[in-house]
Amino acid sequence: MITKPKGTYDIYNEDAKYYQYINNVFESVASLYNYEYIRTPIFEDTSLFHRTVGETSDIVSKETYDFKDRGDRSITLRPEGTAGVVRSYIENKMYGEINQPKKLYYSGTMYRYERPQAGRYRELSQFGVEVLGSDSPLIDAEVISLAYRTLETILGDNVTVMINTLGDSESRNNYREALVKYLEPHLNELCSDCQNRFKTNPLRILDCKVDKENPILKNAPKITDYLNEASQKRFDQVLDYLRLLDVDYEVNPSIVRGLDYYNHVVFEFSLNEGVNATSIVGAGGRYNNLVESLGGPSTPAVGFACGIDRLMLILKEKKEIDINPNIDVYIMAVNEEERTKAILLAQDMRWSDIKCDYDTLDKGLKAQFKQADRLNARHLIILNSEDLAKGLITVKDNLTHEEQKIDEAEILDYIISNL
RNA sequence: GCGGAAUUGGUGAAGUGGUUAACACGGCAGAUUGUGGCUCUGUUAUGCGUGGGUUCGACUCCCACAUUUCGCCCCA
Repeated sequence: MITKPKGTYDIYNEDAKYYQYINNVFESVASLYNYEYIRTPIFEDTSLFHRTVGETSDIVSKETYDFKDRGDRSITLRPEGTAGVVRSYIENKMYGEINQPKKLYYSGTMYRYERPQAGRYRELSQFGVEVLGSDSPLIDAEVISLAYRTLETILGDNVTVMINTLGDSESRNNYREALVKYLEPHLNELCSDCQNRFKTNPLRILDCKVDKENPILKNAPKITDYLNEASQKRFDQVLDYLRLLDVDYEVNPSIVRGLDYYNHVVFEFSLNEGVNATSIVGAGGRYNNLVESLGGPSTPAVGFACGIDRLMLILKEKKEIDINPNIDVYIMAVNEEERTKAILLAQDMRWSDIKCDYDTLDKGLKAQFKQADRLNARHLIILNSEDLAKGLITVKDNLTHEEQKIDEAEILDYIISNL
């Protein structure tokens, strides 16, 4: 038997309902905020991701799906959504369009060559937005509140925005220097992972789980001490707007995110009641330098992405949406004449917005009744050759258990008025 | 990439180196000769993740691999 590739899974039955529910909520919220749908390729030129993410990180060195196509082109399956959207923005010269800023949303699958765990797959689904062309704190607040309201709708009042600022490039670089200088003499007092991080990404040491209680980290210099006035002011403004919009947030200086292209506001969406160790369901931030570094005009931008797979797991535990099957009408027919009538009747009903079904497995009448129960059919239509000859159709209301014969011409009206 | 655990029918699962793999749910058929949801009866894995090995004999022991899962790394 051929089995699914490692780290993938099939979405069907109840999972499909959860998946569609999450996507529907997000799409309708994004639309209300006047964001437009964008779909970019699932695979892109390898260098797109290498340039956005940085050559040295683990992400590029071992966590992407890279391959050569038949034309010997170097291709990478997208590991995240931002790079493709930014590439499209530049390539299609969206910065020249009349409507600015460009407010875009997407939803789709991403690919990461990781060791799978619960809620963490090699093929994963994310939804997210990117806003290009505005540096305003208004947009920062809008993006955060859009995500927050979406998650609130899906998960209930269980989400907090963990937020921090990295300041502008000047602030960030000053802070980084100060942090490195402070940590260097204490290096051997940190865990071995942190000693590696010191070389690759010192800011991430602040986010270490092992050294969380270490006084060395607790006394480390804070980004807030290195923000220049303009950076501090715009961060305060974002927070003001969030309060105004009633978004539940918490400033957390250890939020630094992995990538270099972030500046100013960065944030994560965290569950108040953790389901397991991984309580972060989404993240994002401002990336004012990315468009330019990919060859576009200098363009400020901000965005977020949320992991749908993890949301599905949480929703399933809470069992908040109705996943029981149900149909309006189940049509029963046994002989050839009745079955022919059944498919015609079904077509008429379906195109009158009546959800209906009938047996196609040549089952007996008893089995058809059982099937109708399984499907939670509201009405049963029991076709009968004798009645058909008189132009009558037997309908049984499955709530009242009343059965009656209706004139064939009135059957649609009867069903519609009794749903 | 590193370490731990798991893998028995459609589902939930018991099980022992010895010959026919419990039990339950579900499915199918019948009792009820074309009106179900209750009840009763019958039936439902030539096979115990895959491939090797040990043995007179393995689902049961050993090895490898695959997948799942928990943690580390990483998290765009």
